Amino acid sequence: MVRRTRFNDSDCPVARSVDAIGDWWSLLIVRDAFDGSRRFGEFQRGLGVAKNILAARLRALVDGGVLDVVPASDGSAYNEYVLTPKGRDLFNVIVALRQWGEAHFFAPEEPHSEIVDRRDERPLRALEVRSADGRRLGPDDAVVKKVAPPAAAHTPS
Amino acid sequence: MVRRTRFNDSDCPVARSVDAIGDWWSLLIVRDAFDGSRRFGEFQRGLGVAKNILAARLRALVDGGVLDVVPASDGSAYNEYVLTPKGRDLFNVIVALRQWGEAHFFAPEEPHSEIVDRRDERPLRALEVRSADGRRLGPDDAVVKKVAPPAAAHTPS
DNA sequence: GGAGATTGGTAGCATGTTGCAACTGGATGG
DNA sequence: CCATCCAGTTGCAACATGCTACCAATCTCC
Repeated sequence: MVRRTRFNDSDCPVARSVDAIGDWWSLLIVRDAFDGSRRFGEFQRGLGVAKNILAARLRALVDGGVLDVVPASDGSAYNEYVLTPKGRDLFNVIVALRQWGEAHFFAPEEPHSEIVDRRDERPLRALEVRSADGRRLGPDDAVVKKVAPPAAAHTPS
Repeated sequence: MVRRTRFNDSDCPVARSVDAIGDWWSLLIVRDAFDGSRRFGEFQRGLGVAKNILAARLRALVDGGVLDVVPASDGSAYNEYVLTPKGRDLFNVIVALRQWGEAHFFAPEEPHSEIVDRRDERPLRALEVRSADGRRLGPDDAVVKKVAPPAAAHTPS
């Protein structure tokens, strides 16, 4: 079930990320986890997904190290699913998707959920791609470079 | 084919984004578009995807306003697919996914492609979520708030 | 300007995945 | 202990995916 390399260019980090997340439901599970969901039923109600699908995705996310199963939290004998540090690192991805959606899929007066600073309830600043020395970069200012293993034992010549 | 609201919580921008992109192939198409691919054959070779799948995804991305079909560029009578401004706004999403993949799916000496500043070829700074006044925010510092239409004509009381 | 390669698809078909609904079985509560 | 909820699993039908073959238009080259 852990299908390796669904995509052929698996040396691209984007492809690996995409492969690790699995599918969009999984990403929405992660979104709900950021939003406080922990229990199977919470995810199920929040997403409206079929239970077998949810169970499979949760298992995949646990296998992939994005979620952890912890035994309890409120005294009951059930399990909870919590984000691992790796899963918490998806925060940027979720925020980026959220900001893209907010910018392009909602009329100004349309109701929508919004992510805000917990402290002052103001909306977040838009994410910015920056160079190592802090300049803002747009899509044309960055290129993808192949990085070879720096000093590893590759195939002998 | 333009299935509306695959997910039930379509007032969440993340869900709408996810729905608009369609599937992971589409995101990799966008990635390759950022990387300079423009022609059908380029995408096909770059991704190794079946042609019918690619054709369907390109059509969906064009319908969704992420790509545009422009008649030519090198004199030939074929088409090219270029990112719209909306598509270019996915840059943050791609970079976020790429950085997550780089951070978690590669051994230090493993070869991988890397996104670098075009000017000095140095790797980019990690994306940072910031509040309106510039504080760095982690997953626990942000909450999702429902935003109602500010002064719209809602259902009369 | 015709032969053959290239580009950009479509069509058919096998297989895999999704998702609904029904079922299970342990916890919980009264 | 009986009813109910929680957390899944199982069966099955429908749909989507992806491979291969095919096809038409375009380009290349002589």
